Amino acid sequence: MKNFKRYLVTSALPYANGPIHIGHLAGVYIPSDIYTRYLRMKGVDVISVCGSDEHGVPITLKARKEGVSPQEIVDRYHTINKKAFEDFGIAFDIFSRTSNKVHYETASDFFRTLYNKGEFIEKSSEQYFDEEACCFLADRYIMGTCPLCGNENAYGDQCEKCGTSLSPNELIDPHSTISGSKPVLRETLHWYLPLDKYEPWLKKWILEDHKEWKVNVYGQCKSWLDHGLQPRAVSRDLDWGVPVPVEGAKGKVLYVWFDAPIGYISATKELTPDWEKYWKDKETKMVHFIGKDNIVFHCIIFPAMLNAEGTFILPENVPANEFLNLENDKISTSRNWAVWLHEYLEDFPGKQDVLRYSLCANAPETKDNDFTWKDFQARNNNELVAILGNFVNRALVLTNNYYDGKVPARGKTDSNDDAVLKEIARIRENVESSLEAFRFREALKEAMNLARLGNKYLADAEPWKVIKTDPERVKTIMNIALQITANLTIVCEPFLPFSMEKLRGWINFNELKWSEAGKTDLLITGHVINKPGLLFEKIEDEDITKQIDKLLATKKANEAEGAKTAPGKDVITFDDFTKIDIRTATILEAEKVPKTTRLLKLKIDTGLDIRTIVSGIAEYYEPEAIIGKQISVLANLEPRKIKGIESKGMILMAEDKDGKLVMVTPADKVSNGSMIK
RNA sequence: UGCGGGGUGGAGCAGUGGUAGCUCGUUGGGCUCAUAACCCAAAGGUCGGAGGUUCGAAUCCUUCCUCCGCUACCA
Repeated sequence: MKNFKRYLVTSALPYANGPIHIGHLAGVYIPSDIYTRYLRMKGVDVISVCGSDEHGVPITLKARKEGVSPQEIVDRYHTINKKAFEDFGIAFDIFSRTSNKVHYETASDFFRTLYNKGEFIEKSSEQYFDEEACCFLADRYIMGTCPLCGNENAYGDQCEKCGTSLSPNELIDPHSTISGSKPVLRETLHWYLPLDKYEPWLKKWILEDHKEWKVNVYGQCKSWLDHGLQPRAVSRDLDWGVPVPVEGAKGKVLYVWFDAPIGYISATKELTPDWEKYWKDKETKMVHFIGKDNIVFHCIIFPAMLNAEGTFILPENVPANEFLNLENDKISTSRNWAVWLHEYLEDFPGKQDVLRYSLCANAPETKDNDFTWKDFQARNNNELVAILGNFVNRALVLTNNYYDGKVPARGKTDSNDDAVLKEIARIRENVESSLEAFRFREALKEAMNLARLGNKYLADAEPWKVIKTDPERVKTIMNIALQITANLTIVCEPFLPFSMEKLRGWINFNELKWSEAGKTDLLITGHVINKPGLLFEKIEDEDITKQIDKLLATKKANEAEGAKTAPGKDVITFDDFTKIDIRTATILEAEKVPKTTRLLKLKIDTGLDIRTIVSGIAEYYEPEAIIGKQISVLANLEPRKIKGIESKGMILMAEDKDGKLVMVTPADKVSNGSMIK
């Protein structure tokens, strides 16, 4: 393995439209913090950079909704998150932000360099524009009625009800989610990064030179590369962000994914005038800690940008984690389904390490994992308290009782003693190799094994019995137990920094060097220790119940929100109504549209004609069961092609609160083509 | 839809061809220095389903089911 002179650790920039939650922590910030603390203890040159990602449309929307400026929104969350990280012991060397001056300059420079080198393609295209809000609309911000299933809340890119992907011009009655007005097409100019140009280079760099990356990361990259890369726009029409620094680019800003990773560079710049050695020296090892949603940006797009610029180094590894669920449900900022860090810190003061521990022990390293409060409690009570806290307490209490707090001399050791002493060194190596491979769960387990070893050693050696028959022997036993304790303060430090600081205070030991770990003479004979307190305390059921109740309340509130009857629509004239041709029809044939889950192809008799309609109802109706059924049809709806089939009209369905679709059938049989009015 | 990653005893995970393992929980026993903590032992799994390759499959192949993510101006 190559030896690096220094390390640059980056952690995904949290988006400043909400507070930090446990998903962020387990996926990104705890692993990066453990890694950084470990490297610092090794005495290597390492810096850890992070900051708020403060641009992009969602922030402008949130600002508009609250009637404040985007700056106010990002100021709010930047402040909350910066403080929460600090209080939680995530030890960034700098937590910067992308709305500051250094970043504007850095990002502009970066863009200009690529621009001057001719790395961009300039292209104009037609996009939807919201005339009321005066901005262009991403597909996601256009809503309308799905031509397929009639869902009125279909997005411009996809209908989430029937799962079909759409383009905005397919929507019936499209409107902007920002102002509600009808969007119009308008010509706009943008700059594109031709990713396809870097494809051969990326293929070699990732697929050949970085086979050691985690399978989820490597797999995702391979998939993208195998499909072929396309040029990607790097600018947007928006008034919030870093302005595109070229002539004639008024009203255009750098698109956030271009802007945000440069934030790592500007944060480093802000931290040290020496920033270039971290970014441009081949002997620096750069590691990006991110969540799985960010893989392509950090493995393909950002490296392509760096490569195009030409003077920067590339990441050596991108240890992306999967996602953490909360009590069996996806964590969601908008649904308030999360454990927020700033709230946890208030609810569980002084218990940073408990959350650090349970999130690391259950980190979603290879697949999505679930966080439950019961598990959190069990990890604390059965592991931190019972194994680690208890061992430390036993060792220190016995030493205080027998030797008045002075470390006794180690005499002749027996074979069991020797085995234990040897094991201490082995555990250090295990922790180390796991950390180097970004296997943090495993590393933590190994560190805890040292406390397990201590408990077993005491149980086997039984000093409380031996003291009555062979007091000399007990000195050796306790000496060894104390060496284990001292070792714990080192190997557990990256994971449990608050508790280990306490413990170091109790044993008057401050050698925080990784190189000391594994040694069996860390505490010399006669060294004085203090009276210990409790390293961890039990968490009672009521504390857990309180948290679970909080989540249940959220769930209830969300359900109430979802169960609301859709609001009434604007008044229309009778004329408007007469334009609509709704009539009864009978289903003659029904079959599933191949390779879809929700679509049925129906042949119906409308009285006027026999026609084909594609409808997104396959989840609720079996094809065989509905043949012969009488239904209501919107007959004069403009025809549309769906999955290559021309669909003429729409089957009317009543949508229940839970999204279930039910056919609207006449109470008595009527002839086909009867008008519904 | 396509692609990527998952589906292993009650829970969380490891294990990529050769007798199915770890942590927690459960049950029984031991110990009493310790926050009823600790130590020992046991029970508990046809490794998502089906088919195949092999002397032998959790591990390789085919297929299906299922969860999560991405699918390119949703950060």
